[in-house]
Amino acid sequence: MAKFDPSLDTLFTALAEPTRRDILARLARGPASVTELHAGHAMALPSFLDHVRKLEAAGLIATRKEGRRRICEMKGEALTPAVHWLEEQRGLWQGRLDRFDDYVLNLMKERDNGPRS
Amino acid sequence: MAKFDPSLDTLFTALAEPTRRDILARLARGPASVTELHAGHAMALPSFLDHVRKLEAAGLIATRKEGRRRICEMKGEALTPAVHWLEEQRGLWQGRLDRFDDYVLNLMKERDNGPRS
DNA sequence: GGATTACTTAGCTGCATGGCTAAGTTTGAT
DNA sequence: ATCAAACTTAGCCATGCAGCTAAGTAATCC
Repeated sequence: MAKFDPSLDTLFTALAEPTRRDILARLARGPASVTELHAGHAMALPSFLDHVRKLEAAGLIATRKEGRRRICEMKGEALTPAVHWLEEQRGLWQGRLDRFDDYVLNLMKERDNGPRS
Repeated sequence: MAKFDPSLDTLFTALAEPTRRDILARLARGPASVTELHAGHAMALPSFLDHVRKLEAAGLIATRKEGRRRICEMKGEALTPAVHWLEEQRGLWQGRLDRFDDYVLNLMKERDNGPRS
């Protein structure tokens, strides 16, 4: 369905950088050009552009050329595989804890009731 | 409150590796020793251990020595900062889309009603 | 048309990461 | 006491990543 879907590797790697997370956080509020995004970052523009490119490669943003400016905007859907994976692991983990709770609860009930036979 | 809380950098970096995600997914089902975790991974044990160590450094797992074995278990809470960050960005992004919807809806209503004055 | 803006390309550097082998060390089994 | 299992340490290597400067190109502005 999606044109391409970058791996969790690519996704998490893209999110592992403060600069890139900043960019994303800014774009969550709305589109911006590269120079606008760059403002406030103490970093040479080419280095900064690399980060933008990596976000694009990860499918987290899309960019288009408008005159001499490159406009970037966020693709929020791209986050879902990451969220899903996280929720899944958390679910399994919680499930285990709950089952452990049940187990302990049963032990306690057994003790209160005393041995039956 | 937490003993230490690793940065989002550390967290997302730890999640950016398939081997490490595998380990985590396995541990979500319950504790295991290093050798148990290692089984099925075509990789030398020392290399594998490095991954375990990185997960531990990220606070995603805890390990303790039991005799000659090292037992690992998942610390599911450690995932929450990552989940929170993701949800926050998604929220902002969705919010923007919704406001845009409202805007379009208003335009349409204006058109249907016709200009008032 | 010439200057300025906004990237873009190219090429370099230092350091971190992910992998390996070989050689310990500690603990458990016999 | 010896042997095997389960790590653990040490040291090496190739690649990738984040940063830089310098120089180029394309669109606007004056």
